[in-house]
Amino acid sequence: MEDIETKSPEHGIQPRRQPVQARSRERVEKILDAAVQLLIKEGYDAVKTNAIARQAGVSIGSVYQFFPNRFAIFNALAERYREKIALSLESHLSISANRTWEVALEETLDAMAEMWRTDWAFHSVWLAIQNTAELRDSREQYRNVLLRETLTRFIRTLLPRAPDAQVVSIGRVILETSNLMLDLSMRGGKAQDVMIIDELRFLLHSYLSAHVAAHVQQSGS
Amino acid sequence: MEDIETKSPEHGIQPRRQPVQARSRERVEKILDAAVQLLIKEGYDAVKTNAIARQAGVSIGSVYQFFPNRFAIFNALAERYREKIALSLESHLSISANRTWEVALEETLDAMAEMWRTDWAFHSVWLAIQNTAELRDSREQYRNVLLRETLTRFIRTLLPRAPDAQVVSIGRVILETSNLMLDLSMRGGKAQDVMIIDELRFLLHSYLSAHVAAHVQQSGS
Amino acid sequence: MEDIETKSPEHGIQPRRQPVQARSRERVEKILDAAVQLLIKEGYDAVKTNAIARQAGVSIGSVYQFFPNRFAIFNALAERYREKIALSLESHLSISANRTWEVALEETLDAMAEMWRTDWAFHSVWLAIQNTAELRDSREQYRNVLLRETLTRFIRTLLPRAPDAQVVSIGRVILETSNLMLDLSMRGGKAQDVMIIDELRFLLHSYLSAHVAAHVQQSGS
Amino acid sequence: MEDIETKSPEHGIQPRRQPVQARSRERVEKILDAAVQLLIKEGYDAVKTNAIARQAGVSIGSVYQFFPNRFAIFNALAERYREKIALSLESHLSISANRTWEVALEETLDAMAEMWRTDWAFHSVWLAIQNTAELRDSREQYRNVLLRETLTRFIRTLLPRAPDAQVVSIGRVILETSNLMLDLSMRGGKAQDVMIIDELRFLLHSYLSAHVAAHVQQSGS
DNA sequence: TATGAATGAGACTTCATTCAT
DNA sequence: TATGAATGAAGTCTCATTCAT
Repeated sequence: MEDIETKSPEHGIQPRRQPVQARSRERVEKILDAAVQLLIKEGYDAVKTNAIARQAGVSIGSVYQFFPNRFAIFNALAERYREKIALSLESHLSISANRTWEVALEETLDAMAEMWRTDWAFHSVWLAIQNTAELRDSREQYRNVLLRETLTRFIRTLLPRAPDAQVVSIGRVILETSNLMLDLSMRGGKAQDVMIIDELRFLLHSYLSAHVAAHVQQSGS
Repeated sequence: MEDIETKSPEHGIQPRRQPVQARSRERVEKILDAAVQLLIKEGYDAVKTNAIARQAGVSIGSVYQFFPNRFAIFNALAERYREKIALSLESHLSISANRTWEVALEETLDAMAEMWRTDWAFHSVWLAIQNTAELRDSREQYRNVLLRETLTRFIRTLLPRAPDAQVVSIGRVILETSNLMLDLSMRGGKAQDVMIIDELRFLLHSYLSAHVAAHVQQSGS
Repeated sequence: MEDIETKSPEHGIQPRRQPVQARSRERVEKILDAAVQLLIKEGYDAVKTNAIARQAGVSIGSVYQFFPNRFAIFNALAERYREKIALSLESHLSISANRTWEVALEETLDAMAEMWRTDWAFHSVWLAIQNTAELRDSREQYRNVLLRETLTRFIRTLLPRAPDAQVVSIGRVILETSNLMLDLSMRGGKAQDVMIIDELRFLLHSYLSAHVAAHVQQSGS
Repeated sequence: MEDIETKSPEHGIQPRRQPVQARSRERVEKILDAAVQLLIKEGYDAVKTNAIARQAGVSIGSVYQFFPNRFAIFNALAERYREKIALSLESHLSISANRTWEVALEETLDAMAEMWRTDWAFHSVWLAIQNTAELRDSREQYRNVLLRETLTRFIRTLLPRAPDAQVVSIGRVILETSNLMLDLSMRGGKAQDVMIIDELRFLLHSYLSAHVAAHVQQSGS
């Protein structure tokens, strides 16, 4: 039982073949772009393999040359953006002598909000991925990577003596909450959306402050 | 554009007619129960209209007598639980002379965690609804009701002089965050799940505390 | 390895649902007739599910209501004729006081030749079944039934003291040889075809005679 | 009508061009070997043109350089073995002063059984060819050649005064029966398989003996 | 001549929904 | 009102063959 998943894609969601030649890479790009176009213009359910091929001006056979199924395309789309996010996080979330965690957090959230707000394609893709049951594992895995490689390091700096498990939980909370609220911030009107982001800032700030305070107190005693 | 929705259910997702006779009401219950059974036993994608009818021991025609389409069934399922939640919130989230907001919040979260943890059917249905794009509007609408009728009242008590819009935003944050993390708390192992709930408590508590503090300070000055 | 089979039909080749109502039975007949028509008029590879549905004036959905896949249709076609053959064999292959085995054999072969010669549809279907790898098991099973239930009894009468295994082998030889040569007898011109049947008669007669002679001699000694 | 064939290969099934250069001949061999490998290791349906090319370490384009289509490859495979069989028949089926027809027949059958039993590749190919509707004509033609060039000569020696047509029919019976039962002898268990071959021997021997006897009697009168 | 990426017709199958009985 | 057989649009994916490089 455990979850909702079904029709396990028979071939997994990994690309079938990495395009090596320039022309192939171009082709793959065309396919992915077409998928995004469709997603934006016609919605999630319009993103069918044949439609993608048509939109990309490519034969359906070509699509299947690179992707074993629909979901692999979504996944590739996801990767496109995941990298962007990971890099952004990596660069903004660092703490140093003349950079407090408050500043780091603030800047990170600004960067994220920027991505969410300015790149409509990104936002569409993101929601679609969220909505695709077949990508759940892939999603989960990605988050775990982000968690392990970036977030825990950040939190560990703030709470040097906290148990590992707690650091992970806190990271998870921050990650999921941010993701959720960034999505949320795209649904209401302009004014409300800005507010949501403000609240997110406030939320994370108070949450971490409280943890830091508790940590100091507990350690000091 | 706005979102991912597609195939907007031609007939909406409201029941076709309220079953008035006892026998009809029974029938509807059987259908909904069948849907839940399938959801639990065989997963989201096994919940097909014909399968529901079979499982319910009812003809497919009868199903369409009461529900205009698949999604209306999911929606009815949602309603079943929404009511339960609304009542629980209503009763726990009240503040009085001998009941601080901290206690109210604590108890509310306990009650929610209890529901999520003990009622597996509830959890399955909840996830399914989350996963059904066609129910997005319905979902949104429900949350707005909860927000308006229960949460804002609670927050207003804490922050008597905050602008309305902010009260709504805060309510929204609490609502979504709780929902998210309760879901999240069903995915990992037992130990991790408890931790997530603890973090949720801590998160909301620090968030509200900070708001209260800021409010007092700002108002007092 | 072992054989040639592949793409194991995911649902087996048994009918999905036995048509109970008269109208359904009619429908199934229409589908099977359509398949035969196509087979005769356009050849084996033209017998696609959609083509059958079209030819039968029935929706493709109806076809899949009764048959899980292409091969189940072929199989149903096979059953149609298998019964006919089994009955014919049963009735002609009996030996009694005033009916020698030679007469029984002669009449059986006449009956078979008649079927092969007069029913062109039968012949087409028979060849098609022979050509369908997915039906190999079904074919084999059917032959074993014929063998066990009819042929061995016949041979046992002729060779009362032969070991079981040999009786089976002889039966098999007769079965397969007859089948083969009946098919063969449809390929050349009219004159040659009659001759082939004559040779089949002669072949089986001398084969069995020799076995009988050897048996008597061996037992008598 | 006549048969089941469909999609008549647009280009026939003859090789596109005879490889003259050594390198080309090598290439063709590699392709054919690859086809056999696939047939044996993965079964009939795995023998797809691209798979063959891959297995042969040759581009798909090269395959089409030599063979106009899939079936031409199977046909070439058939030729490989047909030659072998023809030679074997030719050498074993000769009658001379100190070599009765009984001995010749016996030895021929032994040789054939040996081929079928020891060369698994041969057996696979043989079955595949049997299963490929598109090769029916080619198959038929080959058999006619065998019949005309080898078998009728053998039978003519036994039945000097039989009409031509009958000699052909008898030859045909022997050819087809042998082929069938050799195939049959690869399907059951070891013990049963040997028995089938024994029965084949007995069958052909009694068949020909009876013909010889009838011939002598008829001619002598 | 060799290559192999690209093509695309078309096969099979599902399942939400309708409607005659 | 209940039934459930019938519908058919639509989707995914394969693989023999071509053809530009």
